[in-house]
Amino acid sequence: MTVARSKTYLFNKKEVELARIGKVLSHPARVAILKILSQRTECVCGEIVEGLPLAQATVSQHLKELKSIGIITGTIDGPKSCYCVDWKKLESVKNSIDGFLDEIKNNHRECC
Amino acid sequence: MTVARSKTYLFNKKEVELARIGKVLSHPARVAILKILSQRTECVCGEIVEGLPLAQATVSQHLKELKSIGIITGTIDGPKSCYCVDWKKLESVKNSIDGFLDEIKNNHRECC
DNA sequence: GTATCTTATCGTAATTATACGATAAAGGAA
DNA sequence: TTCCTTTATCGTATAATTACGATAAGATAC
Repeated sequence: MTVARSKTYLFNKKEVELARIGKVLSHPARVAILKILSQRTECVCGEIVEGLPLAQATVSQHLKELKSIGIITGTIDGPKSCYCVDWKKLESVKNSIDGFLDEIKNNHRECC
Repeated sequence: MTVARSKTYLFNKKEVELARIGKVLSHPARVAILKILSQRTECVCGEIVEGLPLAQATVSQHLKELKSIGIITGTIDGPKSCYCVDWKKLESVKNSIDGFLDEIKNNHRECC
């Protein structure tokens, strides 16, 4: 009968890229993780878990999502894992979002 | 056994708000719709459907998502529906995103 | 060696999102 | 009136996300 196959491949690169960014930011835990990381010099995984109302396995999954677009990095430090914001990538993410929204805004016209 | 109940209520208002915005922008079709609307003075639903590789019912669903955060408006115009970008809301959405990212950036410090 | 600590991954359950056909509702045209 | 157009919603199938316990793997301590 009906399917629900993703049609992402039918959209252009810019739209897909922006949607990807949106998706990573689409969960409060991931937003919270970014904030926590920005407030600490020490970014040990365990501390992130402590700062969130979620199980360790769940937090680990969210960290993986954030890493998938490069907005944070994770390095192994002995038995621990140290996570940090990738400032350069964060800037480019911001530019992608702003670039799109500004492009939209430039077309501003009254309607209906 | 294990559950998967949403824990959104355990996060603060700002985090939830930003995640909500991210979610609405997290599908290429919705990004594309915003772009299409910004390029037209006529915003009739049927034209949006024509511009997308998706069925009418699916597009209608995406339009509903965009309306849910007020970033577009939909008004009935005879048998047709006219959709438009809400520029004021778009601006406030941009401010929410930028505000968060700038707050993060202000904490910039080296780590690990 | 063993024990402990830390974190990634696996397995799995529940939830939510995506997609479309079918249909309903409402307006306009004949 | 009847027919056609347009779009929202319903029903439903599939897919993806979210969440957590359990476990594995790697490092350190003993």
